[in-house]
Amino acid sequence: MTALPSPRVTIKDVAARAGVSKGAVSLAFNRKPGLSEATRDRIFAAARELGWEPNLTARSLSSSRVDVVGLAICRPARMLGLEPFYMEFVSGVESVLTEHSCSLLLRLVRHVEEEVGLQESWWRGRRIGGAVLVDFRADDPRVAAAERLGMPVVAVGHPSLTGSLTSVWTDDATAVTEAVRYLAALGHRRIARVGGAAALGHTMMRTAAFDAAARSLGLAGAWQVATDYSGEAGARATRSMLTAAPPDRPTAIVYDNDIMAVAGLGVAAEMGLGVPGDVSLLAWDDSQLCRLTHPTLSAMSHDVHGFGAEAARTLFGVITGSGPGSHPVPTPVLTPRGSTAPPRS
Amino acid sequence: MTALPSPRVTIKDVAARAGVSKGAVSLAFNRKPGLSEATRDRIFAAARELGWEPNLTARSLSSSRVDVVGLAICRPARMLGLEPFYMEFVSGVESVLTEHSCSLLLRLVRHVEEEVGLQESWWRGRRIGGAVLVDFRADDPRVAAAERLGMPVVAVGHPSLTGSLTSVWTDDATAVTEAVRYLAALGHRRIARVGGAAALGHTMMRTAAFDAAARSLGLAGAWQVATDYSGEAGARATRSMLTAAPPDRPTAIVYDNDIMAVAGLGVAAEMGLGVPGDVSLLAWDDSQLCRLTHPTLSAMSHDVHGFGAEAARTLFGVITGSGPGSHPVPTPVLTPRGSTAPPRS
DNA sequence: GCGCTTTCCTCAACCGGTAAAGTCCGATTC
DNA sequence: GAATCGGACTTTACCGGTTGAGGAAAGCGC
Repeated sequence: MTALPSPRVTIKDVAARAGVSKGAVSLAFNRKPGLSEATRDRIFAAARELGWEPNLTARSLSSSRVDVVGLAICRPARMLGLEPFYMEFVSGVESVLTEHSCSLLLRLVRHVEEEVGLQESWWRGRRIGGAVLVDFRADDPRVAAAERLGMPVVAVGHPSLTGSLTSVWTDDATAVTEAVRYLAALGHRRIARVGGAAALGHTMMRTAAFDAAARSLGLAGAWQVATDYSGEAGARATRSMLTAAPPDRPTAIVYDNDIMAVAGLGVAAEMGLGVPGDVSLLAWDDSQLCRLTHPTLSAMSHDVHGFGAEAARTLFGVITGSGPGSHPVPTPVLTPRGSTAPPRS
Repeated sequence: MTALPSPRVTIKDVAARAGVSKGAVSLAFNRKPGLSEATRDRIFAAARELGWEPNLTARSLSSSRVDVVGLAICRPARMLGLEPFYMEFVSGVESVLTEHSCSLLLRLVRHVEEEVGLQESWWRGRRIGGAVLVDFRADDPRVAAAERLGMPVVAVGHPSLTGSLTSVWTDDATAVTEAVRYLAALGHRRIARVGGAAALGHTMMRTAAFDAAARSLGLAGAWQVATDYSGEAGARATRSMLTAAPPDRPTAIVYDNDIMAVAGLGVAAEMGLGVPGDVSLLAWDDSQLCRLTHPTLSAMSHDVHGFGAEAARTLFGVITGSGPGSHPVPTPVLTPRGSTAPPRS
């Protein structure tokens, strides 16, 4: 396609065609008062005839408001594709942005440091009007960076991690506790957990909550490991747990995402262990994947799409200076399916 | 966070601090000749001290070049999260964009019509400098739209679908043929296929290729159905295929993505059929998911990340007016794993 | 010492909008 | 009949860069 530089039509052309000034066209297109119905119509007609739409670059330069929101995701590409969480989250964010005719600038980064640099550069370069920050870790450098820049931001993470930033989060501690209580109520005494990335704040909170719940229920061995969230890591972790001799072997395993639970299911099958007969598995997030396996996977279920939407709504609140401020979204709830049952003996 | 409107530093401040004119600063930051080493250094030092980065909005307004690329994806949110393909593709696109300090504008849309409107609006509004178009269908309206707008575009799809647009594609027909030949070579005579969305061009091509391959091999019943790519649809399709009485029941099923193959695996287990003993399953795309199940899934495997990267590279070629033009990327190759074997009897 | 390049940098006109101040005019008000 | 007012636009000054046309100073050949 030869990109012939078609004589691009501008506001001036529209103004000329409608027989008015640029200013009038601007007023019309921003739905501001001060124009007669007739003129407004004439302007719109002229614009339609010329196929004109306001140049958003020029608009945001002069009005110094940017209708783009940034989101940087920091996980290896391999893992991302498999993590239903992100795409669903992104689609939730999108759904709200679209309502405000706002767009999402997406970037995959390798480290938090890279993300800090990117966000700063986006903001300094006036490319975004705000950002959604995800995957907080302890002492996350993005907290200070966002404050220093004065950039409107919504932090997806527990307030204990996100400092003064407006945040939106799920109550993971409560959810973990519910998961453990449920398995204990089924009769499990040896419950293990295959966690996510150790550096992430919500992993740390889940780990602590798991320990606390196990202790308070007097459970013998609360065995936890951290992974990188990948299916392979989940498989490895499961394999090492299930190769323990029966008295030590966990009879139930909680996973930090769906993929690892699916991998765990594969490992159990590979080892000839029945699910849920020999071992119960409990997934986390509850994407459609949990309903596709056999047995289907019980899961801690939450509305990830809605989570993303709520994050976006909150960000708009921050940008406009109104809005709800920090708040939790609904806690994941237990959705029992075919992979959890009382232990055999 | 109170977004106090920090007195934003501009090129003028930097110029003043370095004791030069705006123009000099511009030259320095665009690495253009005409400045002494010393002055250049002074300018960079001043910029660093003030924490200034050029306002990209202003830059793209005056230079009328936009370093943002658009990508609209048209699938229901539910499905997207589960489709490893997209995230991997996006991450491939990203990897190349990043090299060119370019960003990706992402949007999820519901219909092609919505996408046409969106792309047009993005382009007219000077928000993007080009776009990656995916999921072509027959007589896709985006072909005409892109031509009409003169928008630089790379079409991800077979040239028979993408008209005059520069395109990048995988040779699905050959891959399908290889899949069928492989299964036939194992001894399968009743091979079925669970396809993707019927409206999509590549689905149509795969369907035709599947028919042709089966015919040329003299296979009895080449049973194919179209789905919406969701795991649930894959499960339904598989269930209806496997409930056929043994002489009619397929002994091998080819899927159009990984998720449906996983779902198929679940259905087989649910029906008490062994994989690959009673039925062989062959997935498509080969995300990590295929190695997590038990048995592991044989798949038509390709480098989706690389596919995305190649699409992005080609788009840059179109934008700069140079570059390779339309070309295929490597054909998916068969990767046998645990889910395919000769039929039992 | 004079013209002629080169090198390095300034100036001012854009890019395509927005927004605040200004103009014009017919309708009220006193 | 002058003063006031509000509606409907127009003018004009930006927004923060880029860009091409100069211009001053230094270097060079003769």
